[in-house]
Amino acid sequence: MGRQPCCDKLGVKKGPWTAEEDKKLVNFILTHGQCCWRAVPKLAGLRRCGKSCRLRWTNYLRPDLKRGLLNEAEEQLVIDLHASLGNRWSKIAARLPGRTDNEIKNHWNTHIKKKLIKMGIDPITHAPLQKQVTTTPQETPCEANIQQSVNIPEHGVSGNENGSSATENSSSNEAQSLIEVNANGDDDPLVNYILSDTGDTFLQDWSWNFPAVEDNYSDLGLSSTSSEDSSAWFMDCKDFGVEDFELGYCIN
DNA sequence: AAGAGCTCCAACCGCCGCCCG
DNA sequence: CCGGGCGGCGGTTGGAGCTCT
Repeated sequence: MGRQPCCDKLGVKKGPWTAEEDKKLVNFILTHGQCCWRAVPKLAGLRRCGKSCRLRWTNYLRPDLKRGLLNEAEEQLVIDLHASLGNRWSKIAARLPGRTDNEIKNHWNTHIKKKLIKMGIDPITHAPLQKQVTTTPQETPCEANIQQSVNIPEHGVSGNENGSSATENSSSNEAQSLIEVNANGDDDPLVNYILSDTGDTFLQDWSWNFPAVEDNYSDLGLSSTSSEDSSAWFMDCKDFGVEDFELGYCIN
Protein backbone atom coordinates (compact mmCIF):
# COMPACT_ATOMS: atom_id res chain seq x y z
CA MET A 1 0.00 0.00 0.00
CA GLY A 2 1.65 3.16 -1.21
CA ARG A 3 1.87 6.53 0.32
CA GLN A 4 -1.28 8.53 0.20
CA PRO A 5 -0.87 11.41 -2.22
CA CYS A 6 -0.71 14.80 -0.59
CA CYS A 7 -3.97 15.62 -2.27
CA ASP A 8 -6.36 13.86 -4.57
CA LYS A 9 -5.45 14.83 -8.06
CA LEU A 10 -9.04 15.16 -9.16
CA GLY A 11 -10.49 18.62 -8.84
CA VAL A 12 -7.29 20.12 -7.54
CA LYS A 13 -6.29 23.28 -9.34
CA LYS A 14 -2.69 23.84 -10.36
CA GLY A 15 -0.71 26.69 -11.80
CA PRO A 16 -0.60 30.36 -10.95
CA TRP A 17 -2.72 31.63 -8.08
CA THR A 18 -5.44 34.17 -8.73
CA ALA A 19 -5.98 37.25 -6.58
CA GLU A 20 -9.23 35.70 -5.38
CA GLU A 21 -7.45 32.55 -4.21
CA ASP A 22 -4.78 34.62 -2.52
CA LYS A 23 -7.41 36.60 -0.72
CA LYS A 24 -9.15 33.47 0.50
CA LEU A 25 -5.93 31.95 1.73
CA VAL A 26 -4.70 35.08 3.49
CA ASN A 27 -8.07 35.64 5.04
CA PHE A 28 -8.17 32.09 6.32
CA ILE A 29 -4.63 32.06 7.71
CA LEU A 30 -5.01 35.40 9.41
CA THR A 31 -8.27 34.31 10.96
CA HIS A 32 -7.35 30.76 11.94
CA GLY A 33 -3.57 30.74 11.93
CA GLN A 34 -1.30 28.17 10.31
CA CYS A 35 -2.42 24.69 11.21
CA CYS A 36 -3.00 21.45 9.39
CA TRP A 37 -2.26 22.50 5.83
CA ARG A 38 -4.10 19.51 4.49
CA ALA A 39 -7.33 20.89 5.86
CA VAL A 40 -6.69 24.47 4.78
CA PRO A 41 -7.94 24.23 1.19
CA LYS A 42 -11.20 22.67 2.25
CA LEU A 43 -11.78 25.08 5.10
CA ALA A 44 -10.70 28.11 3.10
CA GLY A 45 -12.81 27.11 0.12
CA LEU A 46 -9.89 26.58 -2.21
CA ARG A 47 -9.51 23.91 -4.85
CA ARG A 48 -5.83 23.56 -4.10
CA CYS A 49 -3.53 21.03 -2.53
CA GLY A 50 -2.56 21.81 1.05
CA LYS A 51 1.04 21.76 0.08
CA SER A 52 0.38 24.32 -2.60
CA CYS A 53 -1.34 26.53 -0.04
CA ARG A 54 1.58 26.29 2.34
CA LEU A 55 4.03 27.12 -0.42
CA ARG A 56 1.98 30.05 -1.60
CA TRP A 57 1.75 31.40 1.91
CA THR A 58 5.39 30.94 2.87
CA ASN A 59 6.85 32.07 -0.42
CA TYR A 60 4.55 34.86 -1.41
CA LEU A 61 1.70 35.88 0.88
CA ARG A 62 3.36 36.06 4.29
CA PRO A 63 3.10 39.66 5.43
CA ASP A 64 6.66 39.76 6.75
CA LEU A 65 8.18 38.96 3.39
CA LYS A 66 10.50 41.37 1.70
CA ARG A 67 10.06 41.80 -2.00
CA GLY A 68 12.54 42.53 -4.68
CA LEU A 69 16.10 41.51 -5.33
CA LEU A 70 18.50 40.71 -2.54
CA ASN A 71 20.67 43.68 -1.71
CA GLU A 72 24.45 43.46 -1.56
CA ALA A 73 24.59 42.75 2.14
CA GLU A 74 22.07 39.95 1.84
CA GLU A 75 23.84 38.53 -1.19
CA GLN A 76 27.16 38.49 0.64
CA LEU A 77 25.54 36.85 3.63
CA VAL A 78 24.03 34.19 1.39
CA ILE A 79 27.45 33.50 -0.11
CA ASP A 80 29.03 33.18 3.31
CA LEU A 81 26.27 31.00 4.64
CA HIS A 82 26.36 28.82 1.55
CA ALA A 83 30.07 28.34 2.09
CA SER A 84 29.41 26.82 5.49
CA LEU A 85 25.96 25.27 5.03
CA GLY A 86 25.88 24.23 1.40
CA ASN A 87 22.55 24.02 -0.41
CA ARG A 88 20.50 24.07 2.74
CA TRP A 89 18.42 26.97 1.63
CA SER A 90 15.99 26.88 4.51
CA LYS A 91 18.85 27.24 6.99
CA ILE A 92 20.24 30.11 4.96
CA ALA A 93 16.81 31.71 4.70
CA ALA A 94 16.44 31.48 8.46
CA ARG A 95 19.34 33.92 8.76
CA LEU A 96 17.76 36.37 6.36
CA PRO A 97 14.59 37.84 7.80
CA GLY A 98 11.85 38.30 5.26
CA ARG A 99 13.46 36.05 2.68
CA THR A 100 12.30 32.60 1.68
CA ASP A 101 14.35 29.56 0.87
CA ASN A 102 12.82 29.51 -2.59
CA GLU A 103 13.74 33.10 -3.20
CA ILE A 104 17.30 32.58 -2.05
CA LYS A 105 17.62 29.39 -4.05
CA ASN A 106 16.37 31.16 -7.16
CA HIS A 107 18.65 34.11 -6.58
CA TRP A 108 21.58 31.80 -6.06
CA ASN A 109 20.93 29.90 -9.26
CA THR A 110 20.26 32.95 -11.39
CA HIS A 111 22.58 35.61 -10.03
CA ILE A 112 25.13 34.59 -7.43
CA LYS A 113 26.28 31.42 -9.18
CA LYS A 114 27.13 33.36 -12.32
CA LYS A 115 28.69 36.16 -10.32
CA LEU A 116 30.99 33.74 -8.49
CA ILE A 117 31.97 31.95 -11.67
CA LYS A 118 32.73 35.32 -13.23
CA MET A 119 34.91 36.09 -10.22
CA GLY A 120 36.72 32.79 -10.71
CA ILE A 121 35.16 31.15 -7.68
CA ASP A 122 33.59 27.73 -7.74
CA PRO A 123 29.99 28.26 -6.54
CA ILE A 124 29.88 24.76 -5.06
CA THR A 125 33.16 24.63 -3.18
CA HIS A 126 33.77 28.39 -2.93
CA ALA A 127 37.35 27.69 -3.92
CA PRO A 128 39.17 29.58 -6.65
CA LEU A 129 38.37 27.83 -9.92
CA GLN A 130 41.91 27.74 -11.34
CA LYS A 131 43.30 26.14 -8.20
CA GLN A 132 40.94 23.21 -8.40
CA VAL A 133 43.08 21.65 -11.08
CA THR A 134 46.01 21.21 -8.76
CA THR A 135 44.52 21.19 -5.30
CA THR A 136 41.61 19.52 -3.63
CA PRO A 137 38.86 21.76 -2.28
CA GLN A 138 39.97 20.97 1.27
CA GLU A 139 43.38 22.41 0.56
CA THR A 140 42.24 25.76 -0.67
CA PRO A 141 42.73 28.81 1.52
CA CYS A 142 39.02 29.52 1.49
CA GLU A 143 38.20 26.07 2.79
CA ALA A 144 40.99 26.09 5.31
CA ASN A 145 39.79 29.39 6.65
CA ILE A 146 36.27 28.15 7.13
CA GLN A 147 37.33 24.87 8.67
CA GLN A 148 39.65 26.65 11.00
CA SER A 149 37.02 28.84 12.52
CA VAL A 150 33.96 26.62 12.10
CA ASN A 151 34.18 22.98 12.99
CA ILE A 152 32.57 21.64 9.87
CA PRO A 153 34.14 18.56 8.32
CA GLU A 154 33.04 19.38 4.82
CA HIS A 155 30.95 21.97 3.15
CA GLY A 156 29.14 22.53 -0.07
CA VAL A 157 26.63 20.19 -1.62
CA SER A 158 28.83 17.17 -1.34
CA GLY A 159 29.46 17.90 2.30
CA ASN A 160 25.85 17.93 3.40
CA GLU A 161 25.72 14.39 4.67
CA ASN A 162 28.93 14.50 6.62
CA GLY A 163 28.68 18.09 7.64
CA SER A 164 25.09 17.96 8.74
CA SER A 165 25.82 16.66 12.18
CA ALA A 166 28.01 19.63 12.89
CA THR A 167 25.47 22.16 11.79
CA GLU A 168 22.09 20.60 12.29
CA ASN A 169 22.41 19.37 15.82
CA SER A 170 22.09 22.83 17.18
CA SER A 171 20.90 25.87 15.39
CA SER A 172 22.36 28.06 18.09
CA ASN A 173 25.72 26.41 17.55
CA GLU A 174 25.25 27.06 13.91
CA ALA A 175 24.59 30.71 14.49
CA GLN A 176 27.48 30.89 16.91
CA SER A 177 29.72 29.25 14.36
CA LEU A 178 28.75 31.79 11.80
CA ILE A 179 29.50 34.58 14.18
CA GLU A 180 32.85 32.99 14.89
CA VAL A 181 33.62 32.79 11.22
CA ASN A 182 33.33 36.49 11.01
CA ALA A 183 34.63 37.35 14.44
CA ASN A 184 37.75 35.30 14.01
CA GLY A 185 38.22 35.65 10.33
CA ASP A 186 37.17 39.33 10.23
CA ASP A 187 37.60 39.12 6.49
CA ASP A 188 34.12 40.24 5.63
CA PRO A 189 33.22 43.67 6.93
CA LEU A 190 29.76 43.43 5.43
CA VAL A 191 28.83 40.34 7.40
CA ASN A 192 30.59 41.65 10.46
CA TYR A 193 28.34 44.63 10.26
CA ILE A 194 25.22 42.53 9.94
CA LEU A 195 26.21 40.34 12.86
CA SER A 196 27.27 43.25 15.01
CA ASP A 197 24.95 45.14 17.36
CA THR A 198 24.49 47.74 14.71
CA GLY A 199 23.76 44.99 12.27
CA ASP A 200 21.16 43.51 14.57
CA THR A 201 19.36 46.80 14.50
CA PHE A 202 19.87 46.85 10.81
CA LEU A 203 18.24 43.45 10.46
CA GLN A 204 15.41 44.37 12.77
CA ASP A 205 14.86 47.61 10.98
CA TRP A 206 14.80 46.10 7.55
CA SER A 207 11.50 47.15 6.15
CA TRP A 208 9.77 43.82 6.06
CA ASN A 209 7.29 45.35 8.43
CA PHE A 210 4.73 46.65 6.04
CA PRO A 211 3.22 50.03 6.68
CA ALA A 212 -0.08 49.75 8.48
CA VAL A 213 -3.15 50.86 6.68
CA GLU A 214 -5.98 51.66 8.97
CA ASP A 215 -9.01 51.60 6.77
CA ASN A 216 -8.32 49.04 4.13
CA TYR A 217 -8.84 45.71 5.85
CA SER A 218 -12.59 45.83 5.77
CA ASP A 219 -12.64 44.15 2.36
CA LEU A 220 -11.13 41.07 3.91
CA GLY A 221 -13.31 41.19 6.96
CA LEU A 222 -10.29 41.48 9.19
CA SER A 223 -9.94 43.08 12.53
CA SER A 224 -7.18 45.61 12.91
CA THR A 225 -4.31 43.93 14.66
CA SER A 226 -0.90 44.96 13.47
CA SER A 227 -0.06 41.84 11.50
CA GLU A 228 -3.42 41.88 9.86
CA ASP A 229 -2.96 45.47 8.92
CA SER A 230 0.19 44.57 7.16
CA SER A 231 -1.40 41.82 5.19
CA ALA A 232 -4.44 43.83 4.35
CA TRP A 233 -2.23 46.55 3.06
CA PHE A 234 -0.32 44.03 1.05
CA MET A 235 -3.46 42.48 -0.37
CA ASP A 236 -4.79 45.86 -1.30
CA CYS A 237 -1.62 46.63 -3.14
CA LYS A 238 -1.88 43.34 -5.00
CA ASP A 239 -5.50 43.96 -5.86
CA PHE A 240 -4.63 47.25 -7.38
CA GLY A 241 -1.82 45.69 -9.35
CA VAL A 242 0.85 47.48 -7.39
CA GLU A 243 2.37 44.54 -5.58
CA ASP A 244 5.81 45.90 -6.27
CA PHE A 245 4.66 49.16 -4.82
CA GLU A 246 7.83 50.91 -3.72
CA LEU A 247 9.13 47.81 -2.03
CA GLY A 248 12.46 48.11 -3.70
CA TYR A 249 12.50 51.60 -2.32
CA CYS A 250 11.70 50.28 1.13
CA ILE A 251 14.54 47.79 1.00
CA ASN A 252 17.02 50.34 -0.17
C1' DA B 1 8.49 44.35 -36.60
C1' DA B 2 9.05 39.75 -35.49
C1' DG B 3 10.75 35.72 -33.79
C1' DA B 4 14.50 33.25 -31.63
C1' DG B 5 17.00 32.86 -27.54
C1' DC B 6 17.64 33.98 -22.80
C1' DT B 7 16.46 35.11 -18.01
C1' DC B 8 13.93 34.86 -14.04
C1' DC B 9 10.90 33.12 -10.67
C1' DA B 10 6.51 30.98 -9.08
C1' DA B 11 5.04 26.63 -8.55
C1' DC B 12 5.33 21.64 -8.69
C1' DC B 13 7.31 17.09 -7.52
C1' DG B 14 9.22 13.65 -4.88
C1' DC B 15 11.87 12.47 -0.99
C1' DC B 16 12.97 12.75 3.91
C1' DG B 17 12.47 13.18 8.80
C1' DC B 18 9.60 13.89 12.69
C1' DC B 19 5.68 12.86 15.37
C1' DC B 20 2.02 10.24 17.09
C1' DG B 21 -0.99 6.34 17.70
C1' DC C 1 9.13 -0.67 17.99
C1' DC C 2 6.69 0.16 13.83
C1' DG C 3 4.07 2.28 10.34
C1' DG C 4 1.33 6.00 8.57
C1' DG C 5 0.49 10.91 8.15
C1' DC C 6 2.11 15.32 7.72
C1' DG C 7 5.12 19.23 7.10
C1' DG C 8 9.31 20.73 5.27
C1' DC C 9 13.07 20.72 2.08
C1' DG C 10 15.73 20.86 -2.19
C1' DG C 11 15.73 20.05 -7.11
C1' DT C 12 13.44 20.93 -11.23
C1' DT C 13 10.26 22.84 -14.58
C1' DG C 14 7.16 25.82 -17.28
C1' DG C 15 5.99 29.96 -18.93
C1' DA C 16 5.94 34.98 -18.93
C1' DG C 17 8.65 38.75 -19.91
C1' DC C 18 12.80 40.65 -21.74
C1' DT C 19 16.71 41.15 -24.98
C1' DC C 20 19.00 40.49 -29.08
C1' DT C 21 19.42 39.91 -33.93
